[in-house]
Formats: sequence, C-alpha cells, structure tokens
Amino acid sequence: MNIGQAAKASGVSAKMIRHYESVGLFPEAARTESGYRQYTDKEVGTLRFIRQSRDLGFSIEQIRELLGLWQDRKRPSRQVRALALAHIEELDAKLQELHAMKATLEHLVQRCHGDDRPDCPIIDSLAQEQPQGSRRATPLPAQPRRPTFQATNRR
Amino acid sequence: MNIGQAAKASGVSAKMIRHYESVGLFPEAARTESGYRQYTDKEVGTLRFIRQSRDLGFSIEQIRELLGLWQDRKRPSRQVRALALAHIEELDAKLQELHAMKATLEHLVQRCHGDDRPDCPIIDSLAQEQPQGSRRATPLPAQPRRPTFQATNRR
DNA sequence: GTTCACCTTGCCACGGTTGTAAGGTCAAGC
DNA sequence: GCTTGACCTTACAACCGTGGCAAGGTGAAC
Repeated sequence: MNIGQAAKASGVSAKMIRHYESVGLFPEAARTESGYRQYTDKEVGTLRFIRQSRDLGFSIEQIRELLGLWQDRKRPSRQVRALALAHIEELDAKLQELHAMKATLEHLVQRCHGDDRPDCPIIDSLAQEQPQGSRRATPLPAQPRRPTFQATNRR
Repeated sequence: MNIGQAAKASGVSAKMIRHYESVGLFPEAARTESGYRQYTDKEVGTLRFIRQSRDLGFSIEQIRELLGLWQDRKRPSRQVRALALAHIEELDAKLQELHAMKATLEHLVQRCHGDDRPDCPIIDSLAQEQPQGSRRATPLPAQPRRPTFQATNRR
C-alpha cells in the first residue's frame, strides 16, 4: 500500500503521515527499492487510532502516550482513564474560557443599538481601562491573564 | 515613557508591543536619540484597547478593524455590532466542537473501569475504525473533519 | 516513449506568544 | 572616571498542527 492509499484508508493525509513519522509518533515505514513508503493494514490501524485521538482533541504528545498504552496490553485501564480525565479537564478549562468571552460579548451586543448612530457600548468597553479589582466574577488568584485560546485557521 | 513602563501600564508585554508595531497594528512609536521607543498616555490607551480585545478572543485582523471603527467617530454602531456578532458565532462554533469532544470522552470514561485490569473501552474506541455513517448525531454536510481546535501552550 | 498520477524531499505559511542571543544605553553607587 | 545592573535594541528560532508549493523521480497505462 502506497502512502496515498494509506491516507485514504486511514483518513490521515499523506502529508501528515510523513510528519508523524518525522516526529517519531509513527514508526518509519518500509520502503520499496525506489523509496516509496509501504503500509500494511496494521499500520493503517495505527493511523486511524491517531486520527480518532486527534478528533477528540488530544495533542501529539498525549497521543504518543495513548499509543504506548494501546501497545502495552497489560497496562491497567486506570492509566488510560487518567489520561482521558486530564484531557477532559483541559477541554473544560477551554470551554469555560470561551464561554466567558461569549457571555461578555453577548452582554455588550445586547446593549448596543446597532443602528446608524455612532454611540456604541462595545467599543466603549474595549477602550475603557480595566479597573484593578477586575470585573471578573471570581478574582482567581494569580491567573494567567492571556487567554489560552487561539483563534484557529479558517479553512 | 519607555516601552517597559508602557507595557506595565497597558498589560501588553514589551515584546508584543514591538510585535504589534511590526505587523502594523500599532503605529511606529517616537524614538529618543538613542533609539528607545517613547509612549504617551494616548498610546497606552490604544494598547489597552488591544489587550481587552485579545482577552475577548478577537484575532489581530479583527482588532485591526475594531481599531479602525474606534478611530472613526462617525461610523454607525451597526458595524461594531456586526463584528462582535461574527465573533460570537466563531466562539460558538468552537464551543460546540469542544463540547462534542468532551461529551464523547465523558461517555467513554464513564464506561471504563479505571482499575488494574487492562480492558478499556476508551482505547478500544480509539482503535475501532469509524464506520462510514459516522457516529455523529447530525451528519453535517461536508464538514471539515479535522478539529479547528488546537491544544494551546501550557504556561 | 509519452503522458499522467503518484511518490520523494525540502522549505514556507498561518495563528500569537515566548525565548534566546548579542549588543547598546542609562542612572546609580563607588 | 568606571563598574554594575536594569533596561533597551534587533534578529532569529521555537511552539503546535496543517496546508501549499516547488523540483524532481517512479510506475503503469496507452
């Protein structure tokens, strides 16, 4: 199986298969005489595992661990569960963050007429300097101020 | 005011002030004879505006527009509102995505004993090949399969 | 022997932010 | 004066995951 076929079968692009190989997430594939990578069903299975994990938002490093746990047939399910729980917590943190942003914006949008007049509470709020005892409901202790949220590529 | 002081006053790091300047989000600062950037309160105000916008998850490009709207005192509030609404939709899309991930994971975690036994539905599910008529509740038409969600740097 | 789809490697781009390196400047204390 | 240390300057690389493009080699059908 060439890389293109493995890509189709697994749902991981050929580009990313090469990338995963280069970062050691995926073992180096066998090659034909002319250098073409060759894949078996077993490897496609691993690629599918990777794709599913990515779809659930696991990072490459987390997937590295997951693959290790998958390979090790004797490992306690406790370990897998712990990894999943940790990831759920990350997702939760992100969800909370995004939710807070959305709530603030919705509040502002609600108070903006949104007509021909220039007066606009949204802009005003952005321009306003944040008071020391911030407007945060819970004054979280020593919280990193920058959002851990990054706008992602639109496609 | 030197860059360090402007950074403290605005909450934007010196590093990022330079960066914003380099990408044209922020006008080039005046300089002393020796080349030090000099800032006034007005510019610190702009920096604060940028920071507040970033805290709400607006992208650099969106902030560029917001700054334009802020500067233009006659622009209809409609425009600002539209920008905010568009961003709320982006946030919503992300929230939905993360929520779906979390829901799936929680379902799996719930069914995993999490004890010393190796049997684990989480790993099994990742290994399992996704059937054509996926497990998605709504078979969204031509949805990009890759998550638009990126794990972000931990700090 | 040409054509076309595929494969190869390598480098660049996107977000936004941080780190690091190698140097210049300023104000204080001696 | 001169050193020290905190600040400033620029430039470049890194993070993460993915896509794009270039320049070339390969395989198989016609």
